[in-house]
Amino acid sequence: MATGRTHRPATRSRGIPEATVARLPLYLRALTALSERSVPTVSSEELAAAAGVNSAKLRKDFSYLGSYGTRGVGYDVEYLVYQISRELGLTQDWPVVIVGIGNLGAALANYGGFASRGFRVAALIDADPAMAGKPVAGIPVQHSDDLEKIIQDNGVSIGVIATPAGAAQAVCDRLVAAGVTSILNFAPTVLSVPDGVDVRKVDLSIELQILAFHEQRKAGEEAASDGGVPTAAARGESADQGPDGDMPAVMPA
Amino acid sequence: MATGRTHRPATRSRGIPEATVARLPLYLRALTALSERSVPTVSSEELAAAAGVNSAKLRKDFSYLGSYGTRGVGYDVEYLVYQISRELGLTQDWPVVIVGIGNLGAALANYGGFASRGFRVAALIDADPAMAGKPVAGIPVQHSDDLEKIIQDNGVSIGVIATPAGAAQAVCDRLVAAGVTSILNFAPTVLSVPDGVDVRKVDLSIELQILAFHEQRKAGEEAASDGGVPTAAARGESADQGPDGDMPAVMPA
DNA sequence: CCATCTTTGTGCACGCGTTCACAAAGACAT
DNA sequence: ATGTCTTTGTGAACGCGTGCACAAAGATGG
Repeated sequence: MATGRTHRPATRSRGIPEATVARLPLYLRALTALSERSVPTVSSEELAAAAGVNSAKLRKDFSYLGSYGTRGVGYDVEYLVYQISRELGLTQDWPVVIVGIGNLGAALANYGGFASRGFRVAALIDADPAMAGKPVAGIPVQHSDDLEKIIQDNGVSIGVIATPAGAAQAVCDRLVAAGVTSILNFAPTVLSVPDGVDVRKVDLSIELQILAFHEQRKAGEEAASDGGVPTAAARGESADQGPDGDMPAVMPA
Repeated sequence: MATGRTHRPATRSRGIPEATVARLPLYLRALTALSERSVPTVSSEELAAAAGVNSAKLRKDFSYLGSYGTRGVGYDVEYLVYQISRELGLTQDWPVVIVGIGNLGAALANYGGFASRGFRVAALIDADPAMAGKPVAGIPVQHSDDLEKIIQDNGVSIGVIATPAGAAQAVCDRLVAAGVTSILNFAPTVLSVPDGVDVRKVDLSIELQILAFHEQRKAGEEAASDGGVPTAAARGESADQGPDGDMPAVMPA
C-alpha cells in the first residue's frame, strides 16, 4: 500500500476484510471506465486484469458483498458500480475540509478526483491571516480561528491535513474535538487520535524511501551477477559503497 | 496502505520482509527527531511509541537488520540512524525526475522532504510547451520531448508521475524504456510495467473512499446502538438510506 | 428437454505478518 | 565478583490474506 494503514486491531467491519475494502475503490474505478464505454457485463478475469489483481481474489472480494454475478456470464457493470458505491458510502455526500493551503493543499483543492465521487470540498482552512478570503480553486480560504464553527456548520466528518509537520497534531486535535472522525494526513508525522477516529496517511517521503531500498537492492544484485543491461543507476560513484555492506562499519561508543 | 503495494510475488529481498521495509522510514524519522534532540539511546518501547507501532514488532524488524541493540540499555540513536539509512540506500544520492508539473507536480517539487534524505530533484518535465523554461521551485521545467536524454544524462532511476490519468501509462513506458526502474505514481491509473520495475502508487481518491467506508460504518452502528454523542455526520438526510441496506434494491436487467 | 460450455463462488492449504512471552545478555550497584 | 534489574532478541502460536482448483449454476445451442 502506497499507503500505510492505521494500526487498527484488525477491525473486520461488517465481515468485509480490510484488504478487500482497500481494493473496492480500484474495482469501482475500472467499472466506471467500462460503464462510460457502455460495456454491459464483465467477467472476473477481464475486470481483474483491468484492476491489476488476481481474478480469484476479485471474486472472493465480491463474494463478501453478496452474490452479484451470473455464472457463465459475468457481472453486470452498472449494477456492480451501484453496489460498490453503496458499500463504500459514496451514494451520500461527504463534505470535506482541507487544512493547510500551501502548495499541497492548493493542489488537493484543485484535484478533480475530489468532487467526482461523493466528496465535496466544504472549506479550505489556513492559519495564515494573509490567505484569508483569497480564493483557491474557486473557494475562499478561511482562517483557522473559525475551524470549529466551519466543521459544525457544514457537518464535516472527514478532514484532510496538509499542514507542516509541526502543526499537524494540534490541527488534528482540534478537528477531532470539533467532531471529525476520519482524517487523511499528508503531514509527515504520526498522529495520535482517540479510539473511534480513523487516520490514513499519505507520505511521499516514505514511499520514495521504500523505492530507494528496492532500487539499491536491484543495483546490488546486478553488480553481483553482472547480467542484463546496466541500469541508469549503476554508474559512477558506487565505488565507495559495497553492494552488500556486511562489514561491521564504524561502531560508535 | 495509502499505499497499495505492487503485486510483487512476495519478493523477500535479502531476507528483509516487505512489511518491515515499509516501516523502516517511520523508525528513521522518529530516530532523526531524537538525534536532533541529542538523545543518545532509546529503548524499543520508547521508539515504538514514537513511531506508533508495537514494541515487539519493532524489535523483530530491527532483528532483520542485525543485532544493533544493547540489552538493558536500548539502541544507540546515531548508530541506528546510520544503519537504517544505509539499509534503505539513503547514503547515496538518488536523482529523481517529476513528470507532469501541474498543481500536484509543483507541490511535489516544492516539497522539502524530497531533498532532505538523499533524494534530489534532477529535473521537472512537462508536455506543455508553454511551461518550458519556466522555473518551478527554482528548477526550470523541461519539455517532455527531451525526457529520454534527461533520464540518461542525469542517471535517473526513480521517476515520479504526476500527470493526468490519460497520459500516465505513456509517460511510464517512456520512463521505463529510458532506464527508470522505480516509479512513484500519483495518477489515478493502474500502470503496467515489465518485471524488475517497481511501482508504488499514491491515490488520494482511494484513500478518501476507504475513509468514507469506515465513516459510513461508524454512522450506521451509531444509529443502531444510539450510544454516545452524535457525530457531525449523523445529521439530516440519512432518512432515505437504511443503516444497513440489505434489501435487493433495484435489480437491473 | 438435454448436453455442453462458460464463469462464478468457495473450500482448502499455504505463507506472511503480528503478537505474546520468555530466556539470554549485558549494565550497574554493592 | 556477584546479584539484581532492565531490555533485547526470538521461538512459537495464531490469524489474516492469497491463490489454487473445482464443484455448482446458469446460459446457450440443438
